[in-house]
Amino acid sequence: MNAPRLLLVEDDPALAELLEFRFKSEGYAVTSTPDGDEALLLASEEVPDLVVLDWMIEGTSGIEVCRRLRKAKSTAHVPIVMLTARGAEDDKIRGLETGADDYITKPFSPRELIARVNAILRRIRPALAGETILVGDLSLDATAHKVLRGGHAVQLGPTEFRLLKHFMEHPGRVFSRGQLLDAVWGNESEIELRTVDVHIRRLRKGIELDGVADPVRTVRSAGYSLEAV
Amino acid sequence: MNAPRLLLVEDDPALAELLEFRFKSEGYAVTSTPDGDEALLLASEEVPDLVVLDWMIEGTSGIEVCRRLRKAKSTAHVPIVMLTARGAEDDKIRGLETGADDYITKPFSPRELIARVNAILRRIRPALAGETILVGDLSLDATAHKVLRGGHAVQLGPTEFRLLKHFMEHPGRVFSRGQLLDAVWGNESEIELRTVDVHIRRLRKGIELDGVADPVRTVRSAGYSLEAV
DNA sequence: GCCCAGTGTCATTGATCTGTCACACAAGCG
DNA sequence: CGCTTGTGTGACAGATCAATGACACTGGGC
Repeated sequence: MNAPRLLLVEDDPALAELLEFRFKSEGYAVTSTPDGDEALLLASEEVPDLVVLDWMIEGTSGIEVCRRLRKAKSTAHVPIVMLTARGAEDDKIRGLETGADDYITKPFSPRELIARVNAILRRIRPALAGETILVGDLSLDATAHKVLRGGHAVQLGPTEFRLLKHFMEHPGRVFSRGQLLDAVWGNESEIELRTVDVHIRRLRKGIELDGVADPVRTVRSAGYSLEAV
Repeated sequence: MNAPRLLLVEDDPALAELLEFRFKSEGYAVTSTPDGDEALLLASEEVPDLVVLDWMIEGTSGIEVCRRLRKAKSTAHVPIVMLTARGAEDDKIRGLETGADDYITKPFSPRELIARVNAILRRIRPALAGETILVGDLSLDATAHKVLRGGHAVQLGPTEFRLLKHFMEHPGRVFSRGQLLDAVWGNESEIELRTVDVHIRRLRKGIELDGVADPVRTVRSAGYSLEAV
């Protein structure tokens, strides 16, 4: 999964550097600029997933940048978090009404900013915020009911989907056939143990990829597990 | 256009009444309760569009209510704004990490709260703010009650319109027939599950376009989703 | 009244999924 | 090796599920 792209517009070099470092540690791909006009340019070149924008910056003012981002079609839906030294209520409201998604007043703690940015991205791109399970080159989105192997969508039947989901929720762990029946089929299922084998095979077939090893491991006389490659 | 439904959980009667009045003036349909347990009950009965939740309330604590709302499937995606008297950073972050979408510390101005709530709803359900939702080559204007596919106006019946609107508000997400009945028909509808199929077909027929793939995806044994192409 | 669009239900059809089996194959062990 | 035990695989029939067309019923507009 790609790291979320964050555009940071902050003209205080010390603060910019600090935030850039913290966000990079959080797994964001950060582009930083102190200048409003350059920010607009950068945003139009490669649309970021989220913009952190200081109110008082060089070049075009923060609120103007906000307005223009909203106006341009490609960036109209990019979430914006405004930073400001002012605490005046009117400014907050003006910022939010201009289209900012959140607003935070200096001095603030980087942790709070990061928590807010995470919260917004969780809303906007659920895939970025852990509603997608990642194991090796497999990605499973339970909400959208989609599975990717090495970036390509794969097609699974309902049972194979549940089976893979269960494996991905407990990567590396070995499950006996009985445990799998309980977890995937339901506790009262009176199904032949060997049926599990067949669905394991169907799952393997579904997620196979040329030249890449099969992530489903057979543990003789114990069961199966998904390799946390 | 339905008014956005807001659930207010606040145990200070004076503040609750003030906020209820202000939100109603803004066009919200407000349900208010001072009690955490009752809030959970109300939320499960009729899923609100947004929850405003005080941290310190009677019954179950605010953060616990937040966690339970996130846990329950039907309310997992409802935005939550937390109110609190505490200003401690840890609490803020804990709130945001528990799943709150925004966080505001008392004392706050009602205008700021309203601005924040509006900002969140604008992003979550653009249709509520009278904007146009775009998903793939589909465009839906809730105010004008118009739908375009690839730039051409298409004609939909009332139910198909609501169905499409719901899909476009949550692109890519898979909904079971039961969830669709709740969301599109209303919680108390005693309608045959299979009826959903028929309206899905009518919707597909309405938005079909020569040479372009059908954006409505059938997920066997799970439901339907709109492809977020 | 008559027409019409919209709606919910049903039976039918076609596709997909599922559990089981038989047999081939591999691994461990004396 | 030969035997035992456990696993992979292809085939298949029945079960399950979704798409579809038809139909009856409603309520509004004329």
